[in-house]
Amino acid sequence: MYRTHTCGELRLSNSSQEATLSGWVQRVRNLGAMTFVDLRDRYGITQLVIDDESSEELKSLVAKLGREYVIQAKGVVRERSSKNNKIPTGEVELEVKEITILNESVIPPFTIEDESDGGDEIRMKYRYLDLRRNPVRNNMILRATMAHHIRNYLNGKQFIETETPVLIKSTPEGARDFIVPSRMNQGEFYALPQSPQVFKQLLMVAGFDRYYQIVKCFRDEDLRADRQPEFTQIDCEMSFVEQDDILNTFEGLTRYLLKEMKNVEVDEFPRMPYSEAIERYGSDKPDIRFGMEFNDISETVKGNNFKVFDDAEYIGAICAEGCATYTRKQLDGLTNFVKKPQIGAKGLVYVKCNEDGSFKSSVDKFYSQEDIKKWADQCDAKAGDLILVLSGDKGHTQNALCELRLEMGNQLGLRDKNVFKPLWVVDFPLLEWDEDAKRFHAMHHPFTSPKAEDYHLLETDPGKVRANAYDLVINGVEIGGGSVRIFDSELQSTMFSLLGFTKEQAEYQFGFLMNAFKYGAPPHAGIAFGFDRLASLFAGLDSIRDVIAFPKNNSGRDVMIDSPSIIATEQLDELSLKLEVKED
RNA sequence: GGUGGCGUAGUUCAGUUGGUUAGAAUGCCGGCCUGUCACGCCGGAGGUCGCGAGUUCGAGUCUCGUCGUCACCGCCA
Repeated sequence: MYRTHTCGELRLSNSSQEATLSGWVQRVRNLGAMTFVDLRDRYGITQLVIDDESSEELKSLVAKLGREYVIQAKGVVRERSSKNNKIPTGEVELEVKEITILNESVIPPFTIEDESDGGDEIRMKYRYLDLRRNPVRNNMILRATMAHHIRNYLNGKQFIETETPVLIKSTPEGARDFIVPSRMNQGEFYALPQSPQVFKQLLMVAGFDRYYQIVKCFRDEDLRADRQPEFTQIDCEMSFVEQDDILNTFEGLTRYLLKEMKNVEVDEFPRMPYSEAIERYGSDKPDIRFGMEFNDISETVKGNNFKVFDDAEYIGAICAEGCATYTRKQLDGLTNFVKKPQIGAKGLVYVKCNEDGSFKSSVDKFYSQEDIKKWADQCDAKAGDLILVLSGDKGHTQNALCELRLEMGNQLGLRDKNVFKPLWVVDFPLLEWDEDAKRFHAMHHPFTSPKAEDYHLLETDPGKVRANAYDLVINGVEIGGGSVRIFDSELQSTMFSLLGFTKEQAEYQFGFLMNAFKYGAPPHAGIAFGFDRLASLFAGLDSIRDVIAFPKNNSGRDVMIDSPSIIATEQLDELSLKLEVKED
């Protein structure tokens, strides 16, 4: 028997009991005549003592111990003469009679402690060592606990957890597919699923009624802190439901998770049309932990011979409470922020609302105090506030103002990680114009149903058609999204033609689905949550890498196993593949 | 595909206008130490300054390229 107890288990009540522990050597403190060893496992740390009366054999064994050696220690639990109230086992120690070195360890490249000395790069390379550290392991435990609660909730609502294939068919819409060559079908390829979309709809045709799956999805696109090439979705679909049924069910799940995981209770989630989210926050995933909403002051500010504003399609202002005291340096900082190429504003106009009721702006040459008073009134600005104004074409300016608003939220500490403000963004556009391809593509996916009241626009003004599509947004993070599906093969054909598919292409790509719809498809709708994003949000982290046991880096590489890698010529031959690696 | 940050001891970092022998902390090794728990004290080892070119009397420092890594833009139905 390797152990009778874990390293987090022994207490004063175990005093004078014999115990055997196994674990990793965290640290050895040699005081000369006596030596303390901190023994660590997943559950905690227990102090071992080897004192002067111990056998020479034991003492020489202890002298050999190094960090991360795996050992087994047998002895008797006793009360410490000087206690450590920082750890749960701090009142006792194990008086060691016998030690067995189960495995030696070379010196680890960084310290295995809560506050490690190692940087990201080296910890990723030795991820198995990093995972020994409490903060990292706790993130994995949080993830596992979350999965448990999700299953618990959905199982309780009669959802059937169903696995769907990982080797599927490549489709032209959406992200790039990861491709897998087929040996048995030479010259043909599988694709890894970007999501189990069509399968879950087929499960609805199959009458499963309620399906879910916590499932890996794959997208071959460039990565970010919140994007990995393989990621996990909570994927769901329901039959005989309308949009509200989905929203209510998954608002329930989200609320249940917030309660179980964070002990947070939140109000009913607001439901905001997409167009309103853009007008008020310049984003389809607004962070509503704080206000600072947009004010369209275009009509108020035009006509004063200030060319920048007079020529602008849109002039938007936000009001930063209490920031009238911002220094020249801080304002220059904000100007530089919005002028960064990624944000792309030409400049920034500010108005300081002074305590004495006067205004100081960067455009005083063009506007009187009375003019600016109107801006302030429109922005609900009080004395002491700072109004920030961006102008230009509507889309870019809203986007830049959104970034500025978030930056101000950060600077003012308004984005507290312990506050959770979810909302539903609804009524997304059905289609999005693709300037490069000169055609529409589906904003959500090609199976999303248009709103019935917008059907008449399908032929005349497709860009204006709204969809029965919705996103769950928490704290400015897109947690998930879904839609009410098309379940009529006629309407589905119309959609495909709007998206520029010929009948033949549609048949080749999605014939199986349209065929299935001929056999009595029920009305259905679904949603998918980004499991990694939700976990990182609950863990208070900015990167989903921290809630993935073995993540990939920015370039899609696993630096631990060093993948991807080249393969043997024999393997290529077997697949009838020939490489032609592009130069430059 | 693009923009920017970073790359110096095992690790995390400092390194002045470009100027002698590149430092600190921590880790590691050795010695001392009977109540430590970030033990303490004394001593020691440890460097292709990512790589390659260039400028210069002289480059860790400046320039260009390249590789790695991170963040972002494009991209991600």
